[in-house]
Amino acid sequence: MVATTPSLFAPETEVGDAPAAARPDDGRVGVLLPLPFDQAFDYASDRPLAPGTLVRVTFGRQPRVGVVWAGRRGTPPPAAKLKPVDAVLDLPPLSDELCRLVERTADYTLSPAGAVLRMVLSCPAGLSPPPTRAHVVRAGPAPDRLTDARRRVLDRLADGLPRVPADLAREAGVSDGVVRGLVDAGTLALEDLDRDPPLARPDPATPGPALNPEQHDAFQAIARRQTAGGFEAFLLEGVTGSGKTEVYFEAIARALADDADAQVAVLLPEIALTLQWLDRFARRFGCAPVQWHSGLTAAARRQAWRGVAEGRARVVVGARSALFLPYRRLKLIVVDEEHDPSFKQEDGVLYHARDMAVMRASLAQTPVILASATPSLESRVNARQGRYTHLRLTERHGAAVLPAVETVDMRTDGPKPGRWLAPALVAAIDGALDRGEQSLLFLNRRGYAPLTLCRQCGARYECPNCTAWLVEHRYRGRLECHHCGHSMPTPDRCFECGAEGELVACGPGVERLGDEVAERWPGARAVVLASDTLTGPDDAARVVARIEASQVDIVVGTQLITKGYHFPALTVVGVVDADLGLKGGDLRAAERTYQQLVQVAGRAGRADREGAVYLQTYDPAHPVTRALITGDKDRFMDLEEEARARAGMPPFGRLAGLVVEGPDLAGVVEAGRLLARTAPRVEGAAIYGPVPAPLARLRGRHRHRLLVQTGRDLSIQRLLRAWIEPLKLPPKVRLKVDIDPISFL
DNA sequence: AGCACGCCGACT
DNA sequence: GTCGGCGTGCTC
Repeated sequence: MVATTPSLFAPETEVGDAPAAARPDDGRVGVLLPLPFDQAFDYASDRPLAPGTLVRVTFGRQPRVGVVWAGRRGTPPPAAKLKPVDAVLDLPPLSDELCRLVERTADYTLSPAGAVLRMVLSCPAGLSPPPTRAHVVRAGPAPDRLTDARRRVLDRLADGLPRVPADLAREAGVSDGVVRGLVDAGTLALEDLDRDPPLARPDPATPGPALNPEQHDAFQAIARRQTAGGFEAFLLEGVTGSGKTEVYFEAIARALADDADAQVAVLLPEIALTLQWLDRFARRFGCAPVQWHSGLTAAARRQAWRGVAEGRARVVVGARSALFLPYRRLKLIVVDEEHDPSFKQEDGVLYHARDMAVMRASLAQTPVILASATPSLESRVNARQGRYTHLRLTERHGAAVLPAVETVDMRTDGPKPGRWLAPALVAAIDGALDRGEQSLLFLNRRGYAPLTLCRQCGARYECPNCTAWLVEHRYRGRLECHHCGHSMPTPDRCFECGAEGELVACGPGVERLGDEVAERWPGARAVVLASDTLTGPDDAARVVARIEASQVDIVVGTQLITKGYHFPALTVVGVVDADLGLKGGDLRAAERTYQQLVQVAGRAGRADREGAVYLQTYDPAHPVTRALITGDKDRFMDLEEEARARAGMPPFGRLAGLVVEGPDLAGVVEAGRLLARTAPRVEGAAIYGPVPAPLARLRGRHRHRLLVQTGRDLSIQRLLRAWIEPLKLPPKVRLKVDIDPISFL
């Protein structure tokens, strides 16, 4: 057990006990609550409380934690209605920068400020003082009867670190009776101290790897801003293996070295936060960073949140929600894989963590680094227009060269029906097996088959709650909906006509590819990697370790394998369905597919061996495929950019998606008509729809969509607020507004 | 978000 | 006669 410091802040105080203080604002304070209200509520306080102060109040009959808020006060209620602030929390106030971020995010996303605040106060357990445990400390002179056992106990405690009695007895090699005896004698005492061990402090002093000239220049540009202070956004663009991570690690080290209290936030797409990344961090900084993601245990979550709030957590790495943690002294934000669509939150407050990260950095007056091998079109445009500083890394580390990319025309050179791997790809895998190298097959589709139908009557298995087919998962023997979680055992007779043994699986998923691999290469060691074939992070780490140790010959996986890993012996990559991502048809389909394929291709030939990538496609002439073959990224993105500019699409125009949803179709249709009828007729704004959403039913609710498009010079939020706020929707119909939509389902 | 209040249908 | 459905309104 490690010694813990006493709380840095005064214990929770009853406000009533405080000495009578000046009463600015008539003894009231505004308190914003983590509930879906946009306004602060007034509470009585007999001492002034600074904005950002965390307080306990009673709201309705519920005890709540809220934040003293300067703005968003409605018409003041009569003093008689006020309840008192019950207590002030034992935590430092939220920074002004964070309070402003909450307001800006609320305004930008058209969400209530309280809903955004809820993301900040996302850890109820972290708000209370941490649990304590009795620790033994030295309290008085040595006892008269100093036995050998007693001496050993006192020797252990000579370092002054408090210990839990059982640990102390074990360390001293005595029974706990001896410790108890010393407590009774008054030599030792028991004291309740924090149960949580202190957070490790990353050491910026250990020198990092030598940077090549490009990396050095990129780091210097960031370091100049760190020295000068203030906000600057950097777009750090570098091909896979060019060492972006080392560059931002140097910037992190600089931030920590310059300021003993500095905090750094690193945002990664959830599935890119791997053991490999954490290992790299630990090698550079001598300890693990504080992690923040959905998979944390309650205790780890509480320790992380409180550590951030008290300023003890130095470097936090996490998924998008780590952006809204209550850092006290944020000095640098890093968004790695900045192009990744998973930075967009798709429920609750619909924010884009990359964009809000830039906003937070500008409010906190700190640098922000957006890193990617395939920057988003938005960031490219921001860089070219001078809002971001563009830093480029073009050299690949060591001898590694970018892999050769070939297409396989599935119309002429495809496999036999019922098979999914074309002869050219099979031959390449044969070659890799002969040379003792690894192959990877990428198919972004979980399960065995995406559709099951009856050969006899044509009936298809559809989700009862959603407009979607049930996906067969053969390992589990079930049909599952990937949208709502509905699941049933795979039946052996048709639900429609009762025919037995007539159900056929249509199309491939990764499980089915795994079967084909096992059939073709019975001697090869293969593994299927998808979010549902792994039991958890530990399982993932085990599988990855086996792949790294060349105990696997063929890896079959979903997009899980495209992020955060690199496998040194991998030389052949097969993209089983390169057209898959293009089918959605939304405005980013080509860009997203391109980025994903570049990421997959980047897995090949990382060490000293040259790699080859095979793209199986029915449309070899598609610009995405062509760009991959020629490797001319800039030209492809330039064309995308031109097309978006012509169509007035983001980032050259602004978009908002409106979804009306409800349990019955009639209400939803009516709501859609109401929106269309009341739509503002404004120069420079266009409104499309309503139409049934691609996912016309989701979790049993009907959904219709509208799309609002405006020019860049128009406030789309202002237009939407004026339109929507006065509307009275039919009962049970909800309207969701998505500013800058990424998903169009 | 919760919770109370209130107004209409099927039950001990 | 009451229990209970959820529509409406309020919470400082």
